[in-house]
Amino acid sequence: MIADDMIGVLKRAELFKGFEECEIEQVCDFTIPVEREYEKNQVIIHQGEPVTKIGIIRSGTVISTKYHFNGDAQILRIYKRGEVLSLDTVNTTFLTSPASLNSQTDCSLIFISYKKLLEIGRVNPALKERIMMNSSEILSNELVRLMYKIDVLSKRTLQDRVLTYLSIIREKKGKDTFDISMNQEQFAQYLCVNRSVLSKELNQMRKSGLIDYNKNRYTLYEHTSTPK
Amino acid sequence: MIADDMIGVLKRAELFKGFEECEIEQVCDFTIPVEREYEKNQVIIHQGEPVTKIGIIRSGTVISTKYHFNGDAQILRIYKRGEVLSLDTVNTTFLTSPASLNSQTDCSLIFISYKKLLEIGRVNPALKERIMMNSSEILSNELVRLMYKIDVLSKRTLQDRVLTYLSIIREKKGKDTFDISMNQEQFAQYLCVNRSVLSKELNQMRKSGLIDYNKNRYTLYEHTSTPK
DNA sequence: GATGAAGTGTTGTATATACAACATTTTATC
DNA sequence: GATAAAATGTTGTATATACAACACTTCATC
Repeated sequence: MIADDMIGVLKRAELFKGFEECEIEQVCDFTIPVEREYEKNQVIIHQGEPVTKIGIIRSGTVISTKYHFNGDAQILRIYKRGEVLSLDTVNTTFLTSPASLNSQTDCSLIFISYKKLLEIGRVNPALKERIMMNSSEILSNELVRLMYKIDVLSKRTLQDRVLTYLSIIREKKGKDTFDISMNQEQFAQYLCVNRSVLSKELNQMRKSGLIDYNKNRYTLYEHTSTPK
Repeated sequence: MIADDMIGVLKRAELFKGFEECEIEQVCDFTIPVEREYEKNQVIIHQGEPVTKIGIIRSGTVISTKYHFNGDAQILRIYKRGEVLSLDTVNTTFLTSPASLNSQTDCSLIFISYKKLLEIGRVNPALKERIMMNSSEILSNELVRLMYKIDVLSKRTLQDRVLTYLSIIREKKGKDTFDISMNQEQFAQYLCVNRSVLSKELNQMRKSGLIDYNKNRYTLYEHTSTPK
């Protein structure tokens, strides 16, 4: 028994882009997705945990964090509604999550066995093909995202890291003022620097007129990100 | 007219993993791959250049470098025989190469139009499906690779970066002594640090017995990389 | 609106890295 | 095996970051 509303949610998910309702229904009937609710700040998947299901975000946001043996933590990215969790993991040969997934807000997730999902090819090969195409696109975009992150981390000064990151987000949002959905501590983790140093640097950059910010809202003045 | 030898090369390529010779032939007949030779240190694809074909390495090695507007360069990875170039790029919506690809040695590449390759589904849907599956696996492994790189770059001290990198390679190679196929200058670029600082650090690490090295061959003593 | 908790700003010291400039070693080529 | 070119090692100075410790501000909750 699949809730009607689940069909609607999945229809809007990137993995099922271009799917008709009846096709989503077919997928649901075949894979029997499971829904699960999480409160804020709960662990959804532990780093290193074996993963067999993909997760689709129905509501809320999920934060992906990688912990290091020295105790440091590093924020990889923040997933939003409609996005797919663990798609990279289930495609690798290791099948263990390289990072922890935590609920950043209360959230509701839909889990689907990836193995089962692919078996839909037996019933309807065309559906499987389209899922694979969407999947490739998602993975490729994920690759681009990671390359952006590497772009940020490859900068040798903190100011360069901040400017690179902000200009990437500005480009994505299409506005000079935007919300980065991280507080300063998380921002520091994302940039892989000490929090207090980031605080100082941000203030300096504000004083010198490069940026402005208030809580999680930033404004970037001028500065072009992309090379070439 | 497809050279027999090309079939053999493609059969061993990761994108066509599990394909029979006759299936490769079918792919070749349909897509008409083009072969091209490069001398050492030639540009294969410029950063920012639109890309429509994937490349498969028949022989030689290709180095992927990202150039920044400030003049810095960063080595992303080194591709070897049988690996696929630009698979990530052709799957994104931008279709422009995020990095430059240069021949590190004399090399020979086989180019295939990605659009054409996918159209093989019209003729033989099963082939397309298997290509898509292999493609997803390659992209996912690429994601893991980039995460490793982020792991390295997220370290705050150079020694940690070096140890993290070396232990990843050691794990991959399964030996304590291995060739990293980069000289010191390239290694510094990969780690995103100043070359002379790397030289000093490597010497120090050798003196303190953490590592040993000679040219591009490194030995890593002890040290575990993975957390958890 | 008091209270505590979370987030942000500030300071100081120790350490690490960038960068430039040059010395030395290794490698390739004739 | 002489020569130039490439790669690696070394030094010194300026600057940036890490880390700890604490002050201040904002926010949520009662």
